[in-house]
Amino acid sequence: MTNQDNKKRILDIALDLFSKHGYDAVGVQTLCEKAGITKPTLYYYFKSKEGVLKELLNENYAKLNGLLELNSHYLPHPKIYEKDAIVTLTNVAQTYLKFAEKNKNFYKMVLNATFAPDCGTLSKIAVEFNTVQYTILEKMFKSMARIHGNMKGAEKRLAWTFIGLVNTCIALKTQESVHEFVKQFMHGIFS
Amino acid sequence: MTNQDNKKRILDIALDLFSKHGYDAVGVQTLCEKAGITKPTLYYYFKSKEGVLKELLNENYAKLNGLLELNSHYLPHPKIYEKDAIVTLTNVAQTYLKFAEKNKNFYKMVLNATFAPDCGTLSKIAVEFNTVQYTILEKMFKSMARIHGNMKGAEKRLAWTFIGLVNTCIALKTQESVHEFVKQFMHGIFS
DNA sequence: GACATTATATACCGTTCGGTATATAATAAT
DNA sequence: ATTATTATATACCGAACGGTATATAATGTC
Repeated sequence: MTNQDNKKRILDIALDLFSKHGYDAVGVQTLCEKAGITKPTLYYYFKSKEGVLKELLNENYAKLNGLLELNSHYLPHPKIYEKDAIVTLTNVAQTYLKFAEKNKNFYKMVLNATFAPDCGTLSKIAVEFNTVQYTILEKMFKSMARIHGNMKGAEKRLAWTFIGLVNTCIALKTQESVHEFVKQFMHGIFS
Repeated sequence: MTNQDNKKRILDIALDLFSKHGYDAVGVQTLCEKAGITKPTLYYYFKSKEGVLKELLNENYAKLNGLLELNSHYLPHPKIYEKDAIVTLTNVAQTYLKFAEKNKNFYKMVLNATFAPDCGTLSKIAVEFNTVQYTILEKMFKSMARIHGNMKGAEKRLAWTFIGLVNTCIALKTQESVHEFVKQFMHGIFS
């Protein structure tokens, strides 16, 4: 038989509802009705409501963190010192923005999860995925600090403020280009 | 009789539980047990569970936004051009940090609310309060842009990225001083 | 002391919660 | 054709949900 259509639909609807109303606010019953199935069907594919959330996050975070891993490699270019960093940073920022654009509902959940209550279900599952992201970015800034000595020691702050900036950029949905944000990040508010 | 002790206690416990587990994840029953009262007592002081949340947010956001209103006045000082802005910004950043330190649980809710699902209860109540904050900061940057012309047109971006930076600073709880963050905001990552 | 008001508890409401025991279709393998 | 496996539904579980009808203390007012 191998009809995975229903499983796929459950995940799709769950992403939509969880991102709009929050994980706790969505009941299994509602989820099933919107997906056009009954509860036993859901519990056939997932072992619990939390299982649905876990698979949802696993699937999508894998995509995002995979893209980041690919696009965060810093290549030092001593001849254009102070200009090689902005290339990498813009690249990473654009990776985020494109992904967020293509996966709006999921990225809403990412942002939500980042600032969710510590003891909440969402937070507990998402923490490790978000940690991976910070690790990737910190690694990138550590590479940069080897060339740009004035960054040394500030890698953690840079990773955090950079992702903060990117998320602000995503939340704002402004007309301004990513480049304006990255420029501000690199050269300050008088740039 | 006028015993407002229980009302106060309900609000205190609610802040603690909501910030730790999330509004939806906390039942009225649990809330009452932890507060050492029964449900009718809660419903004597508040008309609903949502009413508790509303009063909680009203009370605390009023404090925060009041402090911001007081501490965000930019005084141009042409003689030390490019140095008067950092004073105001550091002042605002420190206002946030002190408040967040003194009201840890509430500020957790602020951060949570900022990125909460649009259709969620928390988001719907908190939006207007957060809008007030952005308005205050935007006004501040507009004052600055009158003196520092290169800021003109970027006020909105500046307000958002600044509050983003402050929240990152709060979330990080780093050893580094606020000043490092504000310096980075002003002069970029090579500063 | 009588009476209204304030503040609290017992016991309960219907509804929804996450989850399941059981039955039955539909397909795949033999 | 028979049997195992996959995929679905009906009907139900006890517990928790948000909220309330009703009774009763405690206090302030006259």
